[in-house]
Amino acid sequence: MIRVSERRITSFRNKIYNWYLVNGRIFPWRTSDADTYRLIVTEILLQRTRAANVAAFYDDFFSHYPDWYSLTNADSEGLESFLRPLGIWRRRTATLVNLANAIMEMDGRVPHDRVEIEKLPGVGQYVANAIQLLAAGTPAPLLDAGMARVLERYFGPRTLADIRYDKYLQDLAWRVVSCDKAIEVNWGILDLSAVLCKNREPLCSQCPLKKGCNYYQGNVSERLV
DNA sequence: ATCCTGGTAC
DNA sequence: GTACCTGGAT
Repeated sequence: MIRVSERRITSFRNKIYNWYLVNGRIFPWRTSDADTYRLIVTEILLQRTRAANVAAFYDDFFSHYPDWYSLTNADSEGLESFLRPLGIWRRRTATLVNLANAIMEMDGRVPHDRVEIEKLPGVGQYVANAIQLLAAGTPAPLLDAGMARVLERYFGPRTLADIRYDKYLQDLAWRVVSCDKAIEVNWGILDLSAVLCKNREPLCSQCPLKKGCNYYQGNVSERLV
């Protein structure tokens, strides 16, 4: 397993944070007035889905389905047709209704305990981390494919195929975001992954992290050979 | 470790 | 037609 020094983590985090302050994307769910309901539902809408597509959809969705109760009462076909433009609409409909039922059975309160949160239907490691970060305000990584790509390019590749079980990547992500600007650092990494550190044709020349980046340095040396 | 699920960008 | 997008369930 690759060892990463604390100095390198701090340098990476600071560059991400400074880049985010200027270049961070604006999304409706990043405003502070979003309640826990919107926060959790938004994370489910974002699964395997581009953020820009969810943004175009956001206001309309929450005006039709403003709270957990409205989802438990929702007409299933109506909800499905509503979610169809986003993709994965059958699965997402079932997940939202099951989750709403589970939370309404708990008097509409989302559990406080991390283990209990992850037992909720449709809530896995990623959404549980999002709740911990955005609802509870405790640092946790939004470690999706995008963050994994940024971390791996900068620090070095993981060994396991599945992000969620790769200890190196998990440890790295937790170390990077464990600071008093955890939300901004998380969003900064996700934004960088979508805007510059794209899967295909990354825009390394514009990247504030290229100086310390394994991927960029590797490409530079290849060109020189 | 593998399956599922669908719109979108390329 | 392929790979990707703020993964969860088994």
